[in-house]
Amino acid sequence: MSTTAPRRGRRPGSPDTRAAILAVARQRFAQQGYAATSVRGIATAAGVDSALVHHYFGTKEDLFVASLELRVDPREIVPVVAAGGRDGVGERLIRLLLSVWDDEESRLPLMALMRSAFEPEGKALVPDAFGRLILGPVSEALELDQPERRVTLVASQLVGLVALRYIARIEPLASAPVETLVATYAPVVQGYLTGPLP
Amino acid sequence: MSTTAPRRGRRPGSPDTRAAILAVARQRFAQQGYAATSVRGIATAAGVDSALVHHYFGTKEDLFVASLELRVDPREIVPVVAAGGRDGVGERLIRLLLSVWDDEESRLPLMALMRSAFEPEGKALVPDAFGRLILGPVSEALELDQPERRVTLVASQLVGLVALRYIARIEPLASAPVETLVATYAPVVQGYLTGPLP
DNA sequence: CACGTTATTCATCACATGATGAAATGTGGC
DNA sequence: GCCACATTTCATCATGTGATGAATAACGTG
Repeated sequence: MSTTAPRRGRRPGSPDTRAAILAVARQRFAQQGYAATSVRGIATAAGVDSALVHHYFGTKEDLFVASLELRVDPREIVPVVAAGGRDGVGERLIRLLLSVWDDEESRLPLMALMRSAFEPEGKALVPDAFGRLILGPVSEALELDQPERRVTLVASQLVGLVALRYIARIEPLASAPVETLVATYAPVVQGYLTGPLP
Repeated sequence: MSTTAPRRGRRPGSPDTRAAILAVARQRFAQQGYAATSVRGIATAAGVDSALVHHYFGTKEDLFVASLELRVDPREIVPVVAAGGRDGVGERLIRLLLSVWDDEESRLPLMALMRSAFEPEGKALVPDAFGRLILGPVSEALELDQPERRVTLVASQLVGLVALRYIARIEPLASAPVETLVATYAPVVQGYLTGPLP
């Protein structure tokens, strides 16, 4: 009986194995973090030998950064948030955050980034990048006073929201409709950005 | 020359090696999380063979829960926060949170808990416990409406604050004086607890 | 002082991980 | 059809992990 098991070498057809591996990697890194994700696990889930993973992506860390390729270009979204001036910037920020995190395509890399931010390795990389790439430009475009303080306050609320809604999936936050969240958080964020500071 | 290296068996004197191991374990679990912390690493840092760790604490997971032994008794602090009624409960909550997290004694176990909450294993355990042990009783004592929603909102802000100030150590949040933080966050928390909900 | 108990290390297991190099198999151009 | 090349697996290394059991040394009680 000629078994179907592919024994060795190249398989027939032209399956995009590289993309399959990358997809699995994104998933795992996002859901379990860097340390808890193993190259072998990714390989198995992708129906592939672990050596192939190394062949395509090099080291595990290389694969990680490859899986982080963001779907969101900061230079593209910052103007959208900033346009319109100080009024309503809180709402636009929240709305943008939710739309990005509610889209699976862009969520996975963000989750991986978020997770890695709290693991011992990458440390300051993520918050720093986030602050400089998004919140920094926004605050600059709006000409806020004490931008560092305001940006950090906003970040503290947004990080908490993301952590509970998307990472820990706490109810009723996880299932709350976007409009409710916007209505709830927009005033707070707006206050952090443009209100008086003690 | 009689070297000082202890070769085998029990060492002279009565050093509390068990406590030393536990201290190191608390530190490591808090700073690196469960997965990234190794029994051998703890043993080495405590100047001890790894077998001794197992001798005292059993499995690695046992050691972990042993290191979580909280310094804070919820039943003790909840009345303090709730006493005084709705007015000023936001400020009392923030003040309590900061005092607990600014004390190294109580911070380490909390950090370990927090970290484990975002690793794949413990999952819902921590937020659930936190909500039920602290925020739940508080909201009940205050007779709030829609307690789940309000409690989650508060948690989202507090988790973000803790994540940035104590875990990621983002400035200027990390070095901000307590009074400033109280003044900044108390109104928001108060609003989440007692203000109108959309 | 003898003896059981406790504290401590050594040697070792079984296993999982990341990584590499050689071999096998298909695809495409000439 | 042949040959360079890309794709895929196998076999293997070195390392690190959690864990166990036997051996040794100090302590405490009789």
